[in-house]
Amino acid sequence: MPRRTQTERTDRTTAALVAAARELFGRDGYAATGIDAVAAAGGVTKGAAYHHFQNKAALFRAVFVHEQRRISARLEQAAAAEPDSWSALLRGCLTFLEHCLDPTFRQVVLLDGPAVLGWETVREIEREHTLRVLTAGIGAAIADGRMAGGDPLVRAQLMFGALCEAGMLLARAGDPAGALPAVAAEAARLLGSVAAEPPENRPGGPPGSG
Amino acid sequence: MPRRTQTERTDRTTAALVAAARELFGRDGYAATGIDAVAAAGGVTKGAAYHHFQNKAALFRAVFVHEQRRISARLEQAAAAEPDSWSALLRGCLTFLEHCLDPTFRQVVLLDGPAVLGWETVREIEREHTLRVLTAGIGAAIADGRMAGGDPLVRAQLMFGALCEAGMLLARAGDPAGALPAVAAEAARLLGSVAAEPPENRPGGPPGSG
DNA sequence: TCGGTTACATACTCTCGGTATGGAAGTGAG
DNA sequence: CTCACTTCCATACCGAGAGTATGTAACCGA
Repeated sequence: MPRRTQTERTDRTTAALVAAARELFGRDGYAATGIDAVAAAGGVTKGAAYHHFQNKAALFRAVFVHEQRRISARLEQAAAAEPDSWSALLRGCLTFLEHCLDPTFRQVVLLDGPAVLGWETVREIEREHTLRVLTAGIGAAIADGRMAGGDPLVRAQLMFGALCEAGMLLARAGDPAGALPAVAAEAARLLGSVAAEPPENRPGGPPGSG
Repeated sequence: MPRRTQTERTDRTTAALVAAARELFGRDGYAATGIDAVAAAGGVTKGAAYHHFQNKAALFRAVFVHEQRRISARLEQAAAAEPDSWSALLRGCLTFLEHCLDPTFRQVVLLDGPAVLGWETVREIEREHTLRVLTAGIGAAIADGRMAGGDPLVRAQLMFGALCEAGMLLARAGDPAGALPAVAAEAARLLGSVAAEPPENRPGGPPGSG
């Protein structure tokens, strides 16, 4: 065992714990997963877990934030590859739906998150990640005149709720990959309805108008 | 103690348990509420609770179904008072948002429900209550040509997700009653975007076009 | 009235979140 | 290097609460 610095020890242990927690929380759910099991999967014991995390919910919160970082990074990357604000928005929604095919994401973020952390905390975290990206996209679309005016954050939040439902719906479908276009089309319709009117033939303009 | 029939005993006890569970689950959340506390609040003991319900989740499920019946009945009543399918739909959405001001409803149905019962079970129950009413409303609007064609159930589910978010958003606002119109307007925009196009000046037609 | 079933209370077990304590690993000053 | 000090982590323990076993009282059907 080579000599390790304290921060290295802490980083390794917490990383192992979060990784193990992500695995178990994501597979079995928060309630059905014990701290002992997480610690064992991470190669340590309960003592280590409670040294680095105040309680079970705090460990879960770390996993939740981890998931938020993953999805928001993926969304930003997908949106950045698009030529204009509107297609970036559509692309982001599609990417979100695809991401919902990950069972761990669904269990941790969509199912357990609100119940364990509370709605307030969940949205506070999401406002710095997923919701931030979505709000920026909607704000850009509004600024470009591609979408009707309004509060971007409120609109993002409603859209986010619809997307979460769509993602769950998709994931439970018999053939998720096959069902994606249909569900995505319905989601795009929702976006299209708040598109700027009149729906002229703007280049790259909102769909659903023809 | 007058002589009671068995079904009467059962009905009274289960009703008392469900009422107490609704109170405590709604106030403190599922995880923070013990079976003993529920039983005591219902005037019985744990033995009675486990005699009538297989486990804690089954008791919660009864509360969840109870809430579903309440909201769906209220929605149907509100929609029935409207003259046409489109205004009935709008009225229903507004009524749903108002209903979200009830903390018990939010805690049981929106926060704990999915985590405790699982998404599958929750949506299965809702398909027979809230989602059924919403789907019928959307189906009627489509049939009346007030809304673009599509799968009513899928559209209802997305709309439902957006409404749940809107309801939480509303409830956490400083002045919920005051914020209701703004949030409701944004929700109506979402509906308006899937409205039938072209948006001619149909009598009682969809808003958001002016 | 009486055997059998249902409704409920009491007493118990056992899992699991959280704490207390002891020791090993790292740190910083002299 | 060394030695007091802090940080990291393991082991042993505690208490709360979900679920069970068992006993008893209330109902039911004959």
